[in-house]
Amino acid sequence: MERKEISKSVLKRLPGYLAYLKSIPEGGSSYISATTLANALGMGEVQVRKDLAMVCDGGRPKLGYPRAVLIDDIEQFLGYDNTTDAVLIGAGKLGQALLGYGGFEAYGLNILAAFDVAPAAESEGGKPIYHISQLESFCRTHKVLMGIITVPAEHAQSVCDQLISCGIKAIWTFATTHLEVPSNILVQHENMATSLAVLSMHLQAQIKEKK
Amino acid sequence: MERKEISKSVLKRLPGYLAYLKSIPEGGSSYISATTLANALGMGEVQVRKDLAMVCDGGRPKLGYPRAVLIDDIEQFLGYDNTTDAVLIGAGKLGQALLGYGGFEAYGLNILAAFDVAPAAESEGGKPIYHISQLESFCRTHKVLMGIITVPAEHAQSVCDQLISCGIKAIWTFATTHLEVPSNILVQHENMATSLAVLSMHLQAQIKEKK
DNA sequence: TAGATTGTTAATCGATTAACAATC
DNA sequence: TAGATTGTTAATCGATTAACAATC
Repeated sequence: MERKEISKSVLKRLPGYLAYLKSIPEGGSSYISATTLANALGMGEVQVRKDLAMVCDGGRPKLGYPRAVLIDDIEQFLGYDNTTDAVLIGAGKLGQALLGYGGFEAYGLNILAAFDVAPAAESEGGKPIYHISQLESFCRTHKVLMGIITVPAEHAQSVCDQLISCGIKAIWTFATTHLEVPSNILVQHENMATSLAVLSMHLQAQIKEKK
Repeated sequence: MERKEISKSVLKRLPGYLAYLKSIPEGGSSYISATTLANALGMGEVQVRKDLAMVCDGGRPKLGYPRAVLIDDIEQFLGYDNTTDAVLIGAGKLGQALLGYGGFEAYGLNILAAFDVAPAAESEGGKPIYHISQLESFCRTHKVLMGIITVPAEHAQSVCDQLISCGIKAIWTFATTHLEVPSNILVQHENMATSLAVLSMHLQAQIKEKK
């Protein structure tokens, strides 16, 4: 499968397909059609077909796509097959929850260790928590490319700068603040505030309707 | 300010403006221009201006928008001024982290209690954890409209159905599975897999470039 | 063969950006 | 007044959807 330029919107839908494909119990047909997928996920079938065309080569008319191959293709496309090492900065509540989560391995993410200014907390789920001063040497020795920021907003930018100076190329941040980075660094903002805004909006509309 | 129909894309940017506006130290000018905001957040100034036009009435040429008023308008628009009560289902690691987080109050979200099939864990941050069997009566007495799902994917749909039958109108889910709901219920999927896909993609591209 | 399904090309839709007029 | 800034109208861009041809 030759690799096409893929848009972010398509990329964001792929994990959904993957999760659904994996959730199908073994034993049924080994093929799945775009129509079936679309109905199950409440999407348009043309969209599903176009998305799949980006990552796998050809389904078969009348049958659909071979499920196992499709799973492999999406996983490979998303890079879930080769693990990415990451460090996490900020061993507060959220940080420790992510550190101990363990479910990220399925997405090819391996959090090696956490760092904090006051690493009082013990290791969480077998993962060590170090003092922030050890960050650079750790990142260099382990050639870490990804950093996860779970510190309070006011420290996020400085942590971000540190990570970049340690050679990190991609940052996943949970801090509710904008981060300024060079153009070759990717920042992915896990924005809970955004989700809450959407929910809050819906509830307001619901309440207003009732009146 | 008369309320216009607002698109989801605009809605999602509002919390960003708000966070930035609040982060500005007191004492400077009490006005802020769309240009300043745009530069600070790395966005286009026209977009900022158009977004702000949706939630507040008129800035002043040459000056910009009065900061305090703008903050109030956005908060009111997003419904951060009147608190939404919520219940959380699934008191695992992530669930407990969210329960104990405490930062959600700023977004008008108040998690009243958590529910679990095995509520062995003690109350987290002063919030009680009950057995799932008490969910319905709790929701009815407290007139809860929002539910947060942090159970494993395989139980998410059944929890979702329960929530809806308890009168919940908006669902915030962290489970990596599609939820089937009636059209008047809003599901907001906090999709970590999506974020990871974007990050993973960027790293793959970086690595390939290096070769 | 007929029909379900894929894949492609064209049309539509929405959101962003550009150009410009209005204002203090 | 001149210039920074707002707000609006038009143009562009990208993504989604619709229509249709190809295939097993």
